[in-house]
Amino acid sequence: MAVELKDLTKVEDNYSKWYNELVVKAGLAENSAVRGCMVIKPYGYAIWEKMQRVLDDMFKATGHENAYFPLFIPKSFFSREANHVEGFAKECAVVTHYRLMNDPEGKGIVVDPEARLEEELIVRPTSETIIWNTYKNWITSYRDLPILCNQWANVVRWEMRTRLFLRTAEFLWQEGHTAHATREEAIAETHKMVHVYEKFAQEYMGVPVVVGHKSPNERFAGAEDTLTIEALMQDGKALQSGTSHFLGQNFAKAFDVTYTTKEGKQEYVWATSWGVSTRLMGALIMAHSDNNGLVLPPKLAPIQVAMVPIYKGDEQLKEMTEKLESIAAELRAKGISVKVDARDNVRSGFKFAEYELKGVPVRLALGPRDLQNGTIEVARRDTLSKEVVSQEGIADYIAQLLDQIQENIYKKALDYRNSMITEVNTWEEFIDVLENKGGFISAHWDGTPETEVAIKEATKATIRCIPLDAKQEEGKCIFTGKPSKCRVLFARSY
RNA sequence: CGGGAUGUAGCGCAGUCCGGUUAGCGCACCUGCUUUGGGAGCAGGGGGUCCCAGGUUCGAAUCCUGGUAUCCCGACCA
Repeated sequence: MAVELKDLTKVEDNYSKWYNELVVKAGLAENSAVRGCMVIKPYGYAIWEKMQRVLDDMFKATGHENAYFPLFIPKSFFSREANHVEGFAKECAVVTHYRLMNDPEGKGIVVDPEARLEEELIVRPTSETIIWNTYKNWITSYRDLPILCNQWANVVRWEMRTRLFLRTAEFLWQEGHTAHATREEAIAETHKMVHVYEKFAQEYMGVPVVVGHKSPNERFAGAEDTLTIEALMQDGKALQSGTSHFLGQNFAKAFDVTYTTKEGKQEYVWATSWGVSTRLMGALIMAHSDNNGLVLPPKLAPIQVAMVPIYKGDEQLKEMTEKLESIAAELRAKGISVKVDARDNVRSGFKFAEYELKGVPVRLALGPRDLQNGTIEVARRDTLSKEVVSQEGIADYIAQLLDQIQENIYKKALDYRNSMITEVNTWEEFIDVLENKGGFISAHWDGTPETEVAIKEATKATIRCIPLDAKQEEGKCIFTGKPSKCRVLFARSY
């Protein structure tokens, strides 16, 4: 396997090509034979599974339960909420038939024209409609509320242009759908969940994010407010990494979901939905990777420690492997996931390169010299540094090191991200930063959709969010000069 | 859906302009020997509907027509 990654510094203007190559070569995923869809390979899926497990625990800890709803949505459900249809209509896969037959002209298999569905089914691009159609039956009284459900599922959006993990036609995600008695409670839920995402991104993925409101233009189709976590990739482009929507009573009204209050009155239910997807994998990869490959945070790495024996001949291989296995057992006892790589068909240098490509946080190498001295070589993926340490107390040492690496990866990303938030006050500065530096641009905006559209048309930059902790100050819109009360974050994005 | 490009071995490509033995190279794969503290070397070997369908020709990967798929740039979007 001659895995040669192109030099990142030389492909700055084509970061996405580099990214694509990395995803494929590190064995995470590849394009499939089906248009716009991807195959997630075992190594990539193992990372996703870790993410799932952590998120699922966080959802449960905040009172949510998992459920599952149908993949197919009758077209009529879909069209009940006007903004929702408008937002998704252009990217839906539609099932029109339910049977195939042999081609009468002998040209293989064709769709049986007799088997046309009375009503077409939409492959869910998101599940609000089918879920609210179901919730209608679940909710009659204030005693039935709140409903706090989450679904792990796949969804399909027929995007014109796709990109591994970032925008595939089919993707895996979780979508939370909650129903509440009051507006305040629903809004509180929206905020609670965006902070769950924030915590996950920062503490587990090691990816710093800005939490804020979407501008009306960027809002979810059918939402009254959308909260987002926005991450910054190493090429200076932003990535929307998770969203939490306050849906108001839009879906309750569209599906006629009401409940009886304590006082005996009929009221519409208040709704939220929130989701993160396999796009987080893209964020993870683009936030940390370097020219040697992936850099995975220990908390999400499928293999946290890779062990490589250095040896000559079968005799030594056996000796080294035995020693490594005993060290591995100590590490596993501490809950560390370890792989002892005793393959004798590739050389150790090859293994080193391979584990670097795959982003394994710590690599241990043990050779005859170490065996004699009671030492072992410890290599860190994040800093690419190596040191020889005593085998004594190695398990504690590694456990600590993993924590340090987790922290260091986050800190590095945070320092970079912070250095890439630039305040500007004039249109000239805005253009200059956008063209020459990238990243987030903190600027005043007059608050109108028209201005945002005009800026987007002129520069491809959009408002990524109005940060929750946005600086409140009087200023003038960089584009129109009209008064503004706070700064918002602009960026070019994926 | 507009503009551009590309389909040749598992992957990456040359050959196509200017038709001509048995379609070639690198990596990967298989066998053997030697190597082994950072991606091994040598020798031998296996693997191809040259995207598909027509057409031109004594002869097509190469020329013509029509399809189709993928990628890039836009528009769209998480």
